[in-house]
Amino acid sequence: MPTKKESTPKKKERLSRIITELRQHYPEPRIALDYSSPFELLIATMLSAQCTDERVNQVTKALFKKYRSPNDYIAVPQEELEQDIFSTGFYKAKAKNIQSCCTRLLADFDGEVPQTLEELTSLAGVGRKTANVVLSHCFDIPGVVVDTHVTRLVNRMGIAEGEDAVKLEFALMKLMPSEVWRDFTHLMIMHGRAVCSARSKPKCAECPVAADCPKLL
DNA sequence: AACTCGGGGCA
DNA sequence: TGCCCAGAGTT
Repeated sequence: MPTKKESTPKKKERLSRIITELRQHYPEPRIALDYSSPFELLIATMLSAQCTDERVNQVTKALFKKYRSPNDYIAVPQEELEQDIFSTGFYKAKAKNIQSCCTRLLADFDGEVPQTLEELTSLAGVGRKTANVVLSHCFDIPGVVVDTHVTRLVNRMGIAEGEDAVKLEFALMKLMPSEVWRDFTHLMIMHGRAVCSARSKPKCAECPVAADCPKLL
Protein backbone atom coordinates (compact mmCIF):
# COMPACT_ATOMS: atom_id res chain seq x y z
CA MET A 1 0.00 0.00 0.00
CA PRO A 2 2.63 2.49 -1.07
CA THR A 3 0.93 5.81 -0.61
CA LYS A 4 2.35 8.69 -2.59
CA LYS A 5 5.33 10.35 -0.97
CA GLU A 6 4.49 13.58 0.75
CA SER A 7 6.75 16.51 -0.04
CA THR A 8 9.09 17.84 2.63
CA PRO A 9 7.42 21.27 2.88
CA LYS A 10 4.05 19.55 3.36
CA LYS A 11 5.48 17.32 6.04
CA LYS A 12 6.99 20.32 7.76
CA GLU A 13 3.69 22.10 7.68
CA ARG A 14 1.84 19.09 9.00
CA LEU A 15 4.38 18.46 11.75
CA SER A 16 4.09 22.08 12.78
CA ARG A 17 0.30 21.80 13.06
CA ILE A 18 0.62 18.58 15.04
CA ILE A 19 3.05 20.10 17.51
CA THR A 20 0.97 23.25 17.96
CA GLU A 21 -2.09 21.15 18.70
CA LEU A 22 -0.26 18.81 21.08
CA ARG A 23 1.17 21.74 22.99
CA GLN A 24 -2.33 22.97 23.74
CA HIS A 25 -3.45 19.49 24.64
CA TYR A 26 -0.52 18.69 26.94
CA PRO A 27 0.11 22.03 28.63
CA GLU A 28 2.94 21.30 31.03
CA PRO A 29 6.03 19.98 29.30
CA ARG A 30 9.25 18.84 30.88
CA ILE A 31 7.83 17.92 34.28
CA ALA A 32 9.97 14.83 34.37
CA LEU A 33 13.06 16.80 33.46
CA ASP A 34 12.89 19.37 36.21
CA TYR A 35 16.22 18.62 37.80
CA SER A 36 18.32 21.20 39.52
CA SER A 37 21.57 20.70 37.62
CA PRO A 38 23.02 19.21 34.43
CA PHE A 39 24.68 16.58 36.58
CA GLU A 40 21.38 15.46 38.11
CA LEU A 41 19.71 15.34 34.71
CA LEU A 42 22.62 13.31 33.38
CA ILE A 43 22.32 10.74 36.15
CA ALA A 44 18.53 10.62 35.89
CA THR A 45 18.69 10.07 32.14
CA MET A 46 21.30 7.34 32.53
CA LEU A 47 18.89 5.59 34.89
CA SER A 48 15.97 5.93 32.51
CA ALA A 49 17.10 3.21 30.12
CA GLN A 50 14.22 0.76 29.62
CA CYS A 51 12.43 2.21 32.59
CA THR A 52 9.58 4.69 32.92
CA ASP A 53 10.32 8.25 33.91
CA GLU A 54 7.90 7.98 36.84
CA ARG A 55 10.06 5.30 38.35
CA VAL A 56 13.20 7.29 37.68
CA ASN A 57 11.68 10.29 39.46
CA GLN A 58 10.73 8.10 42.37
CA VAL A 59 14.23 6.69 42.68
CA THR A 60 16.10 9.94 42.13
CA LYS A 61 14.06 11.70 44.78
CA ALA A 62 15.90 9.72 47.44
CA LEU A 63 19.06 9.24 45.41
CA PHE A 64 19.80 12.94 45.01
CA LYS A 65 19.53 13.53 48.73
CA LYS A 66 22.26 11.00 49.34
CA TYR A 67 24.48 11.70 46.32
CA ARG A 68 25.13 15.33 45.49
CA SER A 69 28.33 15.26 43.46
CA PRO A 70 30.45 12.94 41.32
CA ASN A 71 32.60 12.40 44.40
CA ASP A 72 29.64 11.02 46.35
CA TYR A 73 28.95 8.33 43.74
CA ILE A 74 32.47 6.98 43.73
CA ALA A 75 32.80 7.14 47.51
CA VAL A 76 30.54 4.12 48.02
CA PRO A 77 31.00 0.47 47.01
CA GLN A 78 29.36 -0.41 43.71
CA GLU A 79 27.01 -2.79 45.55
CA GLU A 80 25.65 0.05 47.64
CA LEU A 81 24.88 2.17 44.57
CA GLU A 82 23.28 -0.89 42.98
CA GLN A 83 20.84 -1.15 45.86
CA ASP A 84 20.05 2.55 45.68
CA ILE A 85 19.04 2.31 42.00
CA PHE A 86 17.77 -1.26 42.07
CA SER A 87 14.19 -0.77 40.90
CA THR A 88 15.18 1.00 37.69
CA GLY A 89 16.42 -2.31 36.28
CA PHE A 90 19.80 -3.09 34.71
CA TYR A 91 21.12 -1.94 38.07
CA LYS A 92 24.56 -3.58 37.91
CA ALA A 93 25.48 -2.10 34.55
CA LYS A 94 24.02 1.26 35.49
CA ALA A 95 25.87 1.45 38.80
CA LYS A 96 29.14 0.50 37.16
CA ASN A 97 28.63 3.04 34.38
CA ILE A 98 27.66 5.83 36.76
CA GLN A 99 30.78 5.32 38.84
CA SER A 100 32.98 5.13 35.78
CA CYS A 101 31.30 8.22 34.37
CA CYS A 102 31.80 10.18 37.60
CA THR A 103 35.45 9.19 37.75
CA ARG A 104 35.96 10.61 34.28
CA LEU A 105 34.01 13.78 35.01
CA LEU A 106 36.45 14.45 37.84
CA ALA A 107 39.53 13.42 35.88
CA ASP A 108 38.82 15.07 32.54
CA PHE A 109 36.13 17.70 33.00
CA ASP A 110 36.88 19.27 36.35
CA GLY A 111 33.80 17.58 37.82
CA GLU A 112 31.47 19.40 35.41
CA VAL A 113 29.17 17.98 32.73
CA PRO A 114 30.68 18.56 29.25
CA GLN A 115 28.66 20.41 26.62
CA THR A 116 29.36 18.62 23.36
CA LEU A 117 27.85 15.47 21.90
CA GLU A 118 31.27 13.94 21.39
CA GLU A 119 32.46 14.50 24.93
CA LEU A 120 29.17 13.36 26.45
CA THR A 121 29.01 10.14 24.45
CA SER A 122 32.59 9.37 25.41
CA LEU A 123 31.38 8.90 28.98
CA ALA A 124 30.52 5.37 30.11
CA GLY A 125 26.81 4.70 29.96
CA VAL A 126 26.07 7.86 27.98
CA GLY A 127 24.80 7.32 24.46
CA ARG A 128 23.26 9.54 21.86
CA LYS A 129 19.89 9.82 23.55
CA THR A 130 21.18 10.74 26.96
CA ALA A 131 23.63 13.20 25.43
CA ASN A 132 20.92 14.92 23.40
CA VAL A 133 18.64 15.18 26.41
CA VAL A 134 21.36 16.94 28.40
CA LEU A 135 22.44 19.20 25.54
CA SER A 136 18.95 20.30 24.61
CA HIS A 137 17.54 20.74 28.09
CA CYS A 138 20.51 22.05 30.05
CA PHE A 139 22.59 23.88 27.52
CA ASP A 140 19.91 24.95 25.05
CA ILE A 141 21.70 23.28 22.15
CA PRO A 142 19.33 22.03 19.41
CA GLY A 143 18.97 18.28 19.31
CA VAL A 144 16.23 15.74 18.70
CA VAL A 145 15.93 12.88 21.13
CA VAL A 146 14.74 9.73 19.39
CA ASP A 147 13.32 7.12 21.71
CA THR A 148 10.78 4.36 21.29
CA HIS A 149 7.82 6.74 21.56
CA VAL A 150 9.22 9.12 18.99
CA THR A 151 10.05 6.24 16.66
CA ARG A 152 6.57 4.76 16.95
CA LEU A 153 4.69 8.04 16.58
CA VAL A 154 6.58 9.61 13.69
CA ASN A 155 6.18 6.34 11.80
CA ARG A 156 2.46 6.18 12.51
CA MET A 157 1.99 9.81 11.62
CA GLY A 158 3.96 9.46 8.42
CA ILE A 159 6.48 12.15 9.40
CA ALA A 160 9.53 9.90 9.06
CA GLU A 161 10.09 6.26 8.32
CA GLY A 162 12.22 3.48 9.73
CA GLU A 163 13.63 2.27 13.04
CA ASP A 164 17.17 3.62 12.76
CA ALA A 165 17.45 6.19 15.55
CA VAL A 166 20.25 8.21 13.98
CA LYS A 167 18.52 8.43 10.60
CA LEU A 168 15.30 9.50 12.31
CA GLU A 169 17.21 12.08 14.31
CA PHE A 170 18.61 13.75 11.19
CA ALA A 171 15.33 13.49 9.31
CA LEU A 172 13.48 15.15 12.18
CA MET A 173 16.08 17.90 12.57
CA LYS A 174 15.28 18.93 9.00
CA LEU A 175 11.53 18.87 9.54
CA MET A 176 11.44 20.36 13.01
CA PRO A 177 10.16 23.91 13.37
CA SER A 178 13.06 25.77 14.96
CA GLU A 179 11.25 26.81 18.10
CA VAL A 180 10.00 23.39 19.19
CA TRP A 181 12.91 21.00 19.16
CA ARG A 182 13.23 21.42 22.90
CA ASP A 183 9.75 20.05 23.67
CA PHE A 184 9.31 17.60 20.86
CA THR A 185 10.24 14.40 22.62
CA HIS A 186 8.24 15.24 25.70
CA LEU A 187 5.14 15.93 23.62
CA MET A 188 5.57 12.65 21.76
CA ILE A 189 5.82 10.80 25.04
CA MET A 190 2.80 12.46 26.62
CA HIS A 191 0.77 11.78 23.52
CA GLY A 192 2.17 8.28 23.11
CA ARG A 193 1.17 7.29 26.60
CA ALA A 194 -2.23 8.95 26.70
CA VAL A 195 -3.51 8.27 23.19
CA CYS A 196 -1.18 6.85 20.56
CA SER A 197 -0.07 3.97 22.73
CA ALA A 198 2.18 1.02 22.05
CA ARG A 199 0.61 -1.73 24.13
CA SER A 200 -3.09 -1.12 23.79
CA LYS A 201 -4.81 0.04 20.64
CA PRO A 202 -4.39 3.72 19.81
CA LYS A 203 -7.41 5.73 20.94
CA CYS A 204 -7.89 7.44 17.61
CA ALA A 205 -11.36 8.65 18.53
CA GLU A 206 -9.84 10.82 21.25
CA CYS A 207 -6.80 11.91 19.28
CA PRO A 208 -6.35 15.70 19.01
CA VAL A 209 -4.27 15.36 15.84
CA ALA A 210 -6.31 12.68 14.06
CA ALA A 211 -7.03 15.15 11.26
CA ASP A 212 -3.33 15.09 10.38
CA CYS A 213 -2.80 11.35 10.74
CA PRO A 214 -2.43 9.29 7.57
CA LYS A 215 -3.68 6.21 9.42
CA LEU A 216 -7.14 7.71 9.42
CA LEU A 217 -7.16 9.25 5.97
C1' DA B 1 22.25 -6.49 13.10
C1' DA B 2 21.57 -9.19 17.09
C1' DC B 3 22.13 -9.92 21.83
C1' DT B 4 22.39 -8.84 26.81
C1' DC B 5 21.34 -6.57 30.98
C1' DG B 6 16.45 -6.72 34.41
C1' DG B 7 12.83 -5.06 37.49
C1' DG B 8 8.25 -3.39 36.99
C1' DG B 9 3.73 -2.15 34.81
C1' DC B 10 -0.06 -3.44 32.29
C1' DA B 11 -3.21 -6.24 29.37
C1' DT C 1 1.94 -15.19 31.00
C1' DG C 2 3.68 -12.10 27.49
C1' DC C 3 5.03 -7.81 25.93
C1' DC C 4 6.93 -3.27 26.54
C1' DC C 5 9.48 0.46 28.90
C1' DA C 6 12.57 8.81 27.79
C1' DG C 7 19.26 2.81 26.34
C1' DA C 8 23.99 1.54 25.86
C1' DG C 9 27.81 -1.71 25.23
C1' DT C 10 29.63 -5.75 23.16
C1' DT C 11 30.27 -9.17 19.51
